[in-house]
Amino acid sequence: MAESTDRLPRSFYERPTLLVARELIGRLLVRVHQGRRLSGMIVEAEAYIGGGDSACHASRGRTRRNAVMFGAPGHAYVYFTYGIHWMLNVVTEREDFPAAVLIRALEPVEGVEAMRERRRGRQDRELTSGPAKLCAALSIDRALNGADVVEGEELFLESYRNFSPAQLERGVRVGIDYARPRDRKAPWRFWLRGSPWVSR
DNA sequence: GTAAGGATGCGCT
DNA sequence: GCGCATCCTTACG
Repeated sequence: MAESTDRLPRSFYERPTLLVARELIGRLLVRVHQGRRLSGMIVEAEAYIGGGDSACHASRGRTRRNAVMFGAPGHAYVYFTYGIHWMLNVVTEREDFPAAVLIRALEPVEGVEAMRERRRGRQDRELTSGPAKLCAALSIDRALNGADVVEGEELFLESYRNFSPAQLERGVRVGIDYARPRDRKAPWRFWLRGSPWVSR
């Protein structure tokens, strides 16, 4: 399969969030840390779309925490939760419309040794098969909140691989029991069919 | 100022 | 499968 190292342009993110979430599957997430590349192919992602989506952090308006989601597309929204975990999203759509895609799982590609180091004691399968696991493996935390993934040099995305619609699966989002039934049922999670790196 | 809860992961049963 | 870790953010007073 052909691979590409082209970085995704701003226009990739400035589109409907569901489209971006689906097309993020197969892209390479690259983290440059201590002078070396740590990367993984995105195999699972979820869309969080606007103030009307009760599962989206922006549903209760703009706060200091979620402000990045209200900004320009192509930026990282990194937040802390459960007292322990960091999560990575990429901001989508136009400025002032709060939406983002949560990166839920990666297939490790570059820097696997460094990931094992940071995830000591875990099986390879556990390196990046969850939104908080991948942040730990790639050394992603609040320092990267607001980072520009189009122009920046610490965190960015490359085209990498393309999959056909038949290779993708779609279903409900994970961990949003607090949301309204209608939003809980929305099939806004996408993943690569059969990938052992998908979460859960 | 204070309390409640979270877009999860881990370890133990 | 279940409980807990652990602290940031928010909401309310």
